[in-house]
Amino acid sequence: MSTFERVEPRVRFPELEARILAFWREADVFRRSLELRAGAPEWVFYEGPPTANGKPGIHHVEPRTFKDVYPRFKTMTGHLVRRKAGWDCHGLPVELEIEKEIGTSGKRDIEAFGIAAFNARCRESVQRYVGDFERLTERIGFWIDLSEAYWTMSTDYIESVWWSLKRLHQRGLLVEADKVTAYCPRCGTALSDAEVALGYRVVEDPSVYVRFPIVESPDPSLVGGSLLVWTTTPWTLPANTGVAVAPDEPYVQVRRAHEALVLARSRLQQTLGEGWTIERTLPGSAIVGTRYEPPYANVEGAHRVVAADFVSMEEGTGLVHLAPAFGALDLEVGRREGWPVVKPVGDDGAFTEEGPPFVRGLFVKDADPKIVDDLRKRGRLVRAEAYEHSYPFCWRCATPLLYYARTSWYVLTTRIKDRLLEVNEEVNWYPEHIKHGRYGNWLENNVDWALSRDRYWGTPLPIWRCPAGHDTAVGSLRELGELAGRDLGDLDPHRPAIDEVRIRCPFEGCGAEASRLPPVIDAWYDSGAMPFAQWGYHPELGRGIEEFERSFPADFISEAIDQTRGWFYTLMAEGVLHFDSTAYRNVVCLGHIVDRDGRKMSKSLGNVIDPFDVLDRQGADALRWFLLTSGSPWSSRRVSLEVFDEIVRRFLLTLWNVYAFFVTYAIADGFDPEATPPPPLEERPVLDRWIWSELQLTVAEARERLEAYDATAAGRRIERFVDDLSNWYVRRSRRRFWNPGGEPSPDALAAFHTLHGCLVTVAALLAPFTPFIAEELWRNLAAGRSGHPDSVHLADYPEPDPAAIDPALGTAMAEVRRIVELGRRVRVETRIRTRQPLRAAVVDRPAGSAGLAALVDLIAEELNVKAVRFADRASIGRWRAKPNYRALGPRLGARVQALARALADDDGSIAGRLAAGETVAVTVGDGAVELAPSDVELTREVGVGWGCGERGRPRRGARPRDRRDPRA
RNA sequence: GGGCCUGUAGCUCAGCUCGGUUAGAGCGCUUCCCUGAUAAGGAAGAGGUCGAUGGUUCAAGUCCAUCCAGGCCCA
Repeated sequence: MSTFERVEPRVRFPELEARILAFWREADVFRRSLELRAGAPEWVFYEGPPTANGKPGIHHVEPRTFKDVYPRFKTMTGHLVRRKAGWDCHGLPVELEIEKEIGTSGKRDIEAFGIAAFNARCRESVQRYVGDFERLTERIGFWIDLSEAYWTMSTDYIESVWWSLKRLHQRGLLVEADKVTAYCPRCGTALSDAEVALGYRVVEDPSVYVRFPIVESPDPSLVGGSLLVWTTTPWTLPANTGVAVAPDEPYVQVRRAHEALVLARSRLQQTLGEGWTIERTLPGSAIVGTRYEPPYANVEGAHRVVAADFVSMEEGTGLVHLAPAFGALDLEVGRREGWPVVKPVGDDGAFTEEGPPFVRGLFVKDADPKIVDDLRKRGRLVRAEAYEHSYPFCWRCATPLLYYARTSWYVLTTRIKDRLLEVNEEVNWYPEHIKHGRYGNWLENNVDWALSRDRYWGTPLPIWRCPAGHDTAVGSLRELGELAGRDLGDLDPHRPAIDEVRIRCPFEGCGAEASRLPPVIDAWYDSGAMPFAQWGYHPELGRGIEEFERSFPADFISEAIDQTRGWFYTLMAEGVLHFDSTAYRNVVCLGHIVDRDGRKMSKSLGNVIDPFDVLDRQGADALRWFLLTSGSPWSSRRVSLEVFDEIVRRFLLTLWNVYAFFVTYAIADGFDPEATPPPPLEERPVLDRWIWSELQLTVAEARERLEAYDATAAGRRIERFVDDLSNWYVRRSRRRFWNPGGEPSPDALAAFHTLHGCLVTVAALLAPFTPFIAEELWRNLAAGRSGHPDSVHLADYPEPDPAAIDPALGTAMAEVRRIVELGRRVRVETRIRTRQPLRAAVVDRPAGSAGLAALVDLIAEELNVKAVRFADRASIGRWRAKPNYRALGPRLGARVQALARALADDDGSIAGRLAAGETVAVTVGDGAVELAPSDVELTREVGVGWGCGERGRPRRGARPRDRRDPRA
């Protein structure tokens, strides 16, 4: 009966991981890891809900790995870390997926299909994709409670969101306003700024210069001429109500033949070119008040020139066409001037009856050429050309967006901007520059949050309006039932059921029938509400209060960098709006995973790596280890399937080999860690004390780096330890494990205990990073022994033993390894194989320095020499000195270069005296410099008759070898 | 157009906070060694205008400025 299970030297990690997953399931380890910490201080983690739309890609594994490593670490250091999964269910992406499925295009089609049927499909789609995400989550070993996940489409969640919206409405922070927003005529909805930003493309649009004939002016000499107006959206000309000028810029009236035009002086050359005479120059303010004949007659009382501060002198003519329906600035000016909003375009983006007859029914962009033709025919066109610029398109359906005055609901986040900035100061960002860089800038430029969406699959805006215009915000189904006079407890709060609920307007003395306003809300609001809504938090219903208060704000969140404008913002905004607090204290902000050419992974490029390909081939540990330790987590990282092979070979197999080596010989020698007590550390051989000291340093650094949210540095330190363990400790100790048959000797016992202890500690160190292989090692080496729990994930994270740290030994061993490396090189260079024993190796170091004496056996064994001698310095070669720039630079300034030349010319006499510890005066230029030994770095040149390896700064130590009598 | 990040060997990346004169690692490639961890291990070699230019400095991969390229975010 063996103490340890035999270990297959050939390991298939995906199969191993399947076994571990089964163990975790059967032994219920995740739940027990929480129970173990019941009553411990909580460390709060929030899961940013993935949008359950589309299959998960490898870029979903990255945040999920970081969301796993820190909670696991914190659990192992004695915290209770509850982990509630979540799914983002609503939103346009889900709708578009269904539109594709059922072959609809646009809102009319959806309504014909039926909102009830459409939303049912959306719900099914979400559930289907959540299944894929759950499978991935489990497979990568991301421990999170999937059974208790919050779904943003659940009734409790929606009611919680309603509660928050009702409060905003009561506080006057949720308002309806006419604003110009980017609007997709195909999807039939306004887009958020973030969505708009997704779809900029460089396109060619017409650039037209149009005459606006002047009919009346404060300066009568202008009458008879025309304003020269520039636009790249001819289709907006039918909505023109005014022209803006820069009041302080000089404008000119120019003439050629019978034509007189007015434009900015600085734009003349580029727009009209040669052949025009300047008749007069006047400031923009002198043109203000001028009336003109609009390109298309529409309303009375407008069509004037006004002053504005946004008129550019970089392009155009300095005379800006204003169409309040189609531009934010235009609308602002129009309001100020009292102009009506001319809106000749319908929600579908086509001209209505209010447009000129020849474009009615045409999509606006298709109307451009017709309008240009019409202007030309009517003699209004001065010039038309193609103009290349970037223009936003719908990020989902590629329809050109229109800027469009529409009624929308807004959360007045500009009112809390200062508080957001304050609260941001309390947050630790990793990397730090995001705080005042990308994220801070975003907060500085805060605009009100356009919350409503004229769509179907989303949290319905809970506002009911009666014919008298009274708006009532409703906070729950119970409240809605009371207002409607019937029990609505079982109602699905989604459209269309909710649309059918009519209430009696509760306004004083009104009582008219009120119906819900049609919009749903931005899905980003849903996810930003998760700190409270995940618990169905609802003070009025007495629900989720304790859970929320216990877990707000979060200690830790982590997502990719694109969330600065997404979840990082909505989470914080809602934290401040509802609770006047940040929603999180530490954020790990990750870079993107890109393909081998540095391109973003996207379905359309076909460069997406399916995470299951990696998981089936190299396994979850390899994938996780790559994400955690390779490159910098905050910069984008290139991946290909091959990079994971390297992880397996370089790290996982190295560790596995050590593990398999240990188990093989432990079984062969009958080693049982419990049967024989470990020898006291001070009685173990120096190599054991060295690796044990390194282990303590590794433990200390891993803990420190993980506390600082730097899993990358922690992981790299562990990897270096494993390399030391494999390629130096085991390499040098191998023979100590060979005791076939007999009882292990005391030396073998020390080796077995040391290696066993290292492997058990490494398993615990690695548990948060590579939970599968860590568990495998633990299960075989530690579980059930010495009171260890049956899973590494129920263990405490290792603590360093400061008493075992021996810095001098570490330095000496590093020196020994360098000496050995040099010795091996000498053997190669002199072509004397290592299997050929030699009489001596001579090391050019003072004997006994840095504790080397204790380690000479290692050198001798490794190099296969009978003795290691330390050199009689004078006997070998001569000394050379180089300036120690760090010391001499500040003292000598430019003369340091002359000194360097002097030392280069030295025949060894100066350097020799310095090496002997003397202070030497060296002539440099016109003066002398006193050099102390510490002012130079000394190296050796070695004479003939020696095989020699040399290592330069900062550690001298030329290492010559005697080759005069090679045969021993 | 603006903000932030990135640019170091064929590939993936350290080093840049705090400047020090021969810029490192792993992988890949070539040659060789080892053969009781062997789908391992060791040594050597080739391979770099540290994105470009200018500046500060005795000294710049590192600091400053400008520019170029890529990414993300915002217009």
